[in-house]
Amino acid sequence: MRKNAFTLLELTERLGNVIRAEMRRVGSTYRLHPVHLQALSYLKQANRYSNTPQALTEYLGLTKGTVSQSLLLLYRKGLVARYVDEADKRVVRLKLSAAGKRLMKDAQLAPVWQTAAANVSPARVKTTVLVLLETLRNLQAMQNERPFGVCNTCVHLQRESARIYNCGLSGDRLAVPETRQICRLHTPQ
Amino acid sequence: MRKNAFTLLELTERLGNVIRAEMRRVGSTYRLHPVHLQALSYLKQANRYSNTPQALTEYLGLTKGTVSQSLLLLYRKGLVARYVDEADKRVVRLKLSAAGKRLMKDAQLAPVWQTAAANVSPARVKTTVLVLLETLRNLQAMQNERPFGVCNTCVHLQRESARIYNCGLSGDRLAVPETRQICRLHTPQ
DNA sequence: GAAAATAGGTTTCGTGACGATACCATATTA
DNA sequence: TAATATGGTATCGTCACGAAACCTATTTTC
Repeated sequence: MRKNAFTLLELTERLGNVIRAEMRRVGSTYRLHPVHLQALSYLKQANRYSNTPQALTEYLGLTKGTVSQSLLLLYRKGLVARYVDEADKRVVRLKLSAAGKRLMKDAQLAPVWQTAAANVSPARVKTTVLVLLETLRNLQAMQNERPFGVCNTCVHLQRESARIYNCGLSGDRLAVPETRQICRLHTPQ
Repeated sequence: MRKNAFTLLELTERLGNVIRAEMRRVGSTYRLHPVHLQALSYLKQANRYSNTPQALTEYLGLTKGTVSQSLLLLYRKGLVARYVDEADKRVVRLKLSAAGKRLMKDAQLAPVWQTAAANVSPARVKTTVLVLLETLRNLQAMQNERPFGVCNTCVHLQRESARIYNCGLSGDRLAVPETRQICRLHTPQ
């Protein structure tokens, strides 16, 4: 298995490079770096417990000072809105602005990727997704990183009724669309 | 398939981030950035047609000026040796120095990765590798990038006898170890 | 309930990646 | 022999990135 595991690492590295190169290409139109696109993409999906500089810092695996700078840039470009949390005034809440949302619609990477994977059978794609997911979760656990997933697949999500969900951790009620967002407190089932 | 293809992209992105974070951690010991480790890793494997700044530039998907600077840094740190090609004096040939080879042995990422993928069945890993490889090849073809593979899997490799191989493209004879190296002229079978 | 500790963010500083452009030397073509 | 192409380097401006200092709001401690 040594051989295969090594190839898996190399392939992911290689694909990561190709994705970064593509991000650079797409981002250059807006004078944005790959990390900026990743930040915008994250903020687009982050739920109410996860729309802060701190959460983004954990997600990207960088230091808070670095992320603070990148967020400042995105703010100056009018792509991100920021406001102080009422309950805890140390906390900053982040949101995509209208311009930010528009940019995320225009600067999609997904189409290229879909074309590339178009001829692979659904069953094989599914296997691939599961293997990568398991590897990712293991890596994150080994490095004490948060897994970052959607509420849908979280142990803390409780279904009250057809359209009413609860987060068992915070005790908050969640709307249906919220259960599809990314949470930094995610705990896989 | 849209859903799955999207998840595949996200997972690869995410894994790419984790790998980069790990590279940053490993590299910080030597004051090296992820891109430096990637360059060293590439040079360790590159064959005689591919051990040049130009090839590395294509491999990393960056501009030649940028790569030239990174190579200068690696040279100054004594990790890379460089000499002018005799046949074509414009060309620079690159090689890991003894210190460079030593560093690559110490700064392995593979062990962590192997642990993470340890519990996945060989068959599933194989499927994953094949799917990722196909996706990578398609992406590269779509963006007119070179595939960069080992001679073993190249259409140009001809087997003369048990231990004698030929590259049909250059006409050169290849030693057995060379057939396991990475080539920028690689054409998948 | 004041002092100490902690936590979320920002600021500042130094290094160097990165793209763009200009530039240089060697090869190739006209 | 001149024009052009090719592999690499040098230079410049922007800004990612980590480290460390700093600020403010909250929590803990005694």
